[in-house]
Amino acid sequence: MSEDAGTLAAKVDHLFRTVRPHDGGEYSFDEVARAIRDKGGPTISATYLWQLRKGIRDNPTKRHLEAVAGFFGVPPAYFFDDAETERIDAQLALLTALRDAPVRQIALRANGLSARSLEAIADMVERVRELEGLPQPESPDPPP
Amino acid sequence: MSEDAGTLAAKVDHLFRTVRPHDGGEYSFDEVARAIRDKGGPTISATYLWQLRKGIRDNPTKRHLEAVAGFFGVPPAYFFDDAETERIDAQLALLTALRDAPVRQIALRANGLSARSLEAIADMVERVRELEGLPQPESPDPPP
DNA sequence: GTCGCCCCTCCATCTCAGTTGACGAAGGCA
DNA sequence: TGCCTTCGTCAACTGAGATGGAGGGGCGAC
Repeated sequence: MSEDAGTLAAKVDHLFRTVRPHDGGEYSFDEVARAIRDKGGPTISATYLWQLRKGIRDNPTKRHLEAVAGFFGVPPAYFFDDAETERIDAQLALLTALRDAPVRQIALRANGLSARSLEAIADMVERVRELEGLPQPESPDPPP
Repeated sequence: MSEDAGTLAAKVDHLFRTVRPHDGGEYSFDEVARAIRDKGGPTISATYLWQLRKGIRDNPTKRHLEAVAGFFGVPPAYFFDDAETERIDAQLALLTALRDAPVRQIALRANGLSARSLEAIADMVERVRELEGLPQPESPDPPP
């Protein structure tokens, strides 16, 4: 990770380095280009693959992203910003935690209420927690 | 799933339909475009968003994909993987609701409460909705 | 040697992703 | 009523994404 490891170029480079034909050297740009085309994917030029790997081009279209990801056997999400994706995935994880509770319903219906009403409801929730003897974490949050 | 549900246009359309400002109608193309730009994202034109939704353009670049996904609070994989799309669609409304910090807070804290308490809170939420003139249940969506 | 082949690199070119600007319809306000 | 704003829609333009082909180095065969 000498350069910024988050860049698209770094990821493409990593794919070339790691996923190899059978055991020998790396795939050549031309091989990849031809394989993608033959697999029914969009046309992609060897030169362009080189540009992506070197970082000269870093904003490919959806179809090319799909094609390259498909060839190397990784999900297209692989190429996207990790921090942002993780943040959203974390939210999704939270949702599954709330899966079968009526909590879902409450959240859905609370959406759109005024700030003051939300505050009141939050207070009520907090009070009920207290009454039911649930943990009252006064520690706001542990630093990241 | 009237049209082909797997297309990018269908997905973008679905996002516009489901994730709404606070309660009212859909986001306008211009609102989304401006919000993306203001969030430090790439420049994107309202017209282009319209084209994506209508299916006139369906091959956006990585950066624009990221921007749109980011705005609607879904991972970029939403636009690629159909399985992922379904998974997220199932929870989109909730995901949207939880974007509001206070609502999220309530959901988190309500988690673990007894069934009876949750019921009481749900009732209270419903009553407040009524008082604030927000749409009541029973109408999933009014057909045109 | 030198010919042929494959690969990476570079540059000129073209295509299409993305923007700009304009138009009509549908409200809000005086 | 008329003006002004906001919105979705459309057509034409601009420029970045993507391509094709040429140059150049390495390696084996003849």
